[in-house]
Amino acid sequence: MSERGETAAPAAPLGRRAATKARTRQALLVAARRVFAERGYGPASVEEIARTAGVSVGSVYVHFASKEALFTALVEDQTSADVHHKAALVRGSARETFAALDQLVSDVADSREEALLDAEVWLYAVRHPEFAERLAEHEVRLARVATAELHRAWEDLDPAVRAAVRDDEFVVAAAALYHGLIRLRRVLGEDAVPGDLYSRVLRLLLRLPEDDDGAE
Amino acid sequence: MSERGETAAPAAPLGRRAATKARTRQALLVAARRVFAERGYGPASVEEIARTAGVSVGSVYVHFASKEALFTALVEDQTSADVHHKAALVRGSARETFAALDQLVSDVADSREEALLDAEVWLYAVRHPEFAERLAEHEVRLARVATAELHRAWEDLDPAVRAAVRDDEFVVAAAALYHGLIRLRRVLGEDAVPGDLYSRVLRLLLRLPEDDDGAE
DNA sequence: GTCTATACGGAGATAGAC
DNA sequence: GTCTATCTCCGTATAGAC
Repeated sequence: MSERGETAAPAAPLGRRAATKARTRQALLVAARRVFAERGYGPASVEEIARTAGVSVGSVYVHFASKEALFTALVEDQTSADVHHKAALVRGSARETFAALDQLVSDVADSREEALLDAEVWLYAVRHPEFAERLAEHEVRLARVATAELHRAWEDLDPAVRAAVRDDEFVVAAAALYHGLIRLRRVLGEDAVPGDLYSRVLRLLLRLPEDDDGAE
Repeated sequence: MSERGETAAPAAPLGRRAATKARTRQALLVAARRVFAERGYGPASVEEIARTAGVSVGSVYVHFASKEALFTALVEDQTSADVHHKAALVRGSARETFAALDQLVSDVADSREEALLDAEVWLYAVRHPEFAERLAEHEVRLARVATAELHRAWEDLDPAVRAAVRDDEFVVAAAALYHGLIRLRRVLGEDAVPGDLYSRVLRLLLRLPEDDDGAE
């Protein structure tokens, strides 16, 4: 997570200096997120990131060895936060989970920054195999959480479902649908890709009854 | 399709000059495809495209007004070919269609160039609204073909399916799944995203029987 | 129409003052 | 640690010869 080990140390007595440094680093990560998303990894300039963060170019290179290191550090931050965030979504009841997933699709698709950065990260991964492994690990981690959660209800599902796909395959399909809906919603708009389509398709796939909302 | 109207004229008497020009143009489009996919739109250099096509930088600007014009011309070519190609896939029997779709997912995902360019086009569209409209039109055209094809069997489907999603919504979901599976297959590999997963999930969604392959 | 040479701007990264 | 100034390279696009 940290460029050097020391940054991770919280420490009360270290005080002001370290705090300022940490704040600059954080500001750079936030700015980098904005600029990398908006311009793309290649065209994004370190100068614009520095300007957005309110620091000089020189400062950037004190915190990060290169533009590339800044990008990977940013992704590292994102992914670790992401896994916690998404894991929390599926912990509730089925109804809550589906509602949360619908919300997630809409939120990500409707946020330029999220949607763009997501695609940039994928492209970077495909072009940098060593980085791709880390992204794959992240996807696998997410899939494991989802599979474990799904497994709680797996035995109660319609046998026809279990005959057609394994639980881990279902999770892959659900993840694919998630990414694809976000992609299409950005191009086609919210009318063509309504906010509840994800849950409706998932329910249809799992052969679960519709959610009447009136009940509970 | 053409930079100027004249390029479109086939004409026998025009002969050699026009043919050479057309060949150069075509070579540039092929090279552009390779380079834009591999480097990304921003970092791709006109010099590398020219070198790959075996011509000089100056020649590029005779055929295309700018790097941007080259990119959009390329996409225009791709998309018009794409709609014909995909429309042909769904014209056969259900079994043939599903097999063709599985093949398509595998082919696109396993081709760096296809998968990368696809993502680049999407990113370019999100960053250039006027271009996004054209991409949206393309997606809509594809969706219309698919919806028309689906409609032939729609009335025979399980009522539970028709109650959960409209036909056009199903097409959107199928398209989303298509894009998502390609994306995940490139990161997770063919073991995690098997080549027949697409058809199996589509069949499960439509509540169609599995394909026994032995029958006919 | 194709080439070579070049104008012009902008990028990543570093040096050295404070 | 942060800044300003700069080195150095590479990009798009154009000019002008053939």
